[in-house]
Amino acid sequence: MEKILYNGEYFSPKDTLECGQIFRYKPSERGYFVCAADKRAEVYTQGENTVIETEYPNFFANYFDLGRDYSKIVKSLQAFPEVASAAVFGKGIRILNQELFENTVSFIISANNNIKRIQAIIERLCTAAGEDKGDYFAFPTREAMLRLSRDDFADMGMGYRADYMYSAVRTFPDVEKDIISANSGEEARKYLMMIKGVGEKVANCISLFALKHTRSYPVDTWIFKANSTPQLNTPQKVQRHFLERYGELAGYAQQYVFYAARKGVLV
DNA sequence: AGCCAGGAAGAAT
DNA sequence: ATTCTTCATGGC
Repeated sequence: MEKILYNGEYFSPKDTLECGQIFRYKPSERGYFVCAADKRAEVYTQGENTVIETEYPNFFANYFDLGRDYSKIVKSLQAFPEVASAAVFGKGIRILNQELFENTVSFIISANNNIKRIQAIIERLCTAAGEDKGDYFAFPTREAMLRLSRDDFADMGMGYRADYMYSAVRTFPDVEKDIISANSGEEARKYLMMIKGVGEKVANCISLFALKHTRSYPVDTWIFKANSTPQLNTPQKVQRHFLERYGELAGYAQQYVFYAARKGVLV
């Protein structure tokens, strides 16, 4: 088991894992266990350092986006009064580099759902179809999920999303190349939304979390409540307005606002 | 009992 | 291109 040490205040395991971008984590004695793809790490705070313990240091260094300077991002967002305090509050967030298929499946489940139940459904999915790694289960491959029926998905608690999932697993390869090779978030979203169960909001999540198009701004109920005004009275108007306003910083801004709103530290 | 949760699909307009 | 309705499930 190897250890990665990351120094400074711009990486908090709590902020990074509890800001809603990832569902496969659980508390450990020292911090958290995080599962991604078929790998696992333990992450915890030790003095001024954040420690990542894992058999896969290269994978998780990239996964936790360690090469990026988040102090610059938080500083740049101070120019926008409406997110300034949220960015400081969530300065320990790092936007994870998630795998495309896993992230797509996870956020199809997330639609019109609550985080606790999303986590439980994904856990049941991994247990049912993921490779048994001893201490945990890998996220299922697409091939493994092809062997599951609509009823299997429904039995995991997916509800009406079971039909979306059954279709999504089958059509995913038809658009995968176009999604990956798209050179803008907007273009990627166009192809993502050809997958059943992926609409505007989920496509924005995937383009941000799995494709690193930071010119994304997912508008869910929390963001809409925080951002809507008499002028910005639909999710689409909110999205357009803040994409234009924040540009390449939009995805980061959205995560700070979402996290602050959910933690109850916004007006 | 009714409303909400990181919304989307399908139909109607 | 917008607006309306319906869709499982569980917590509160």
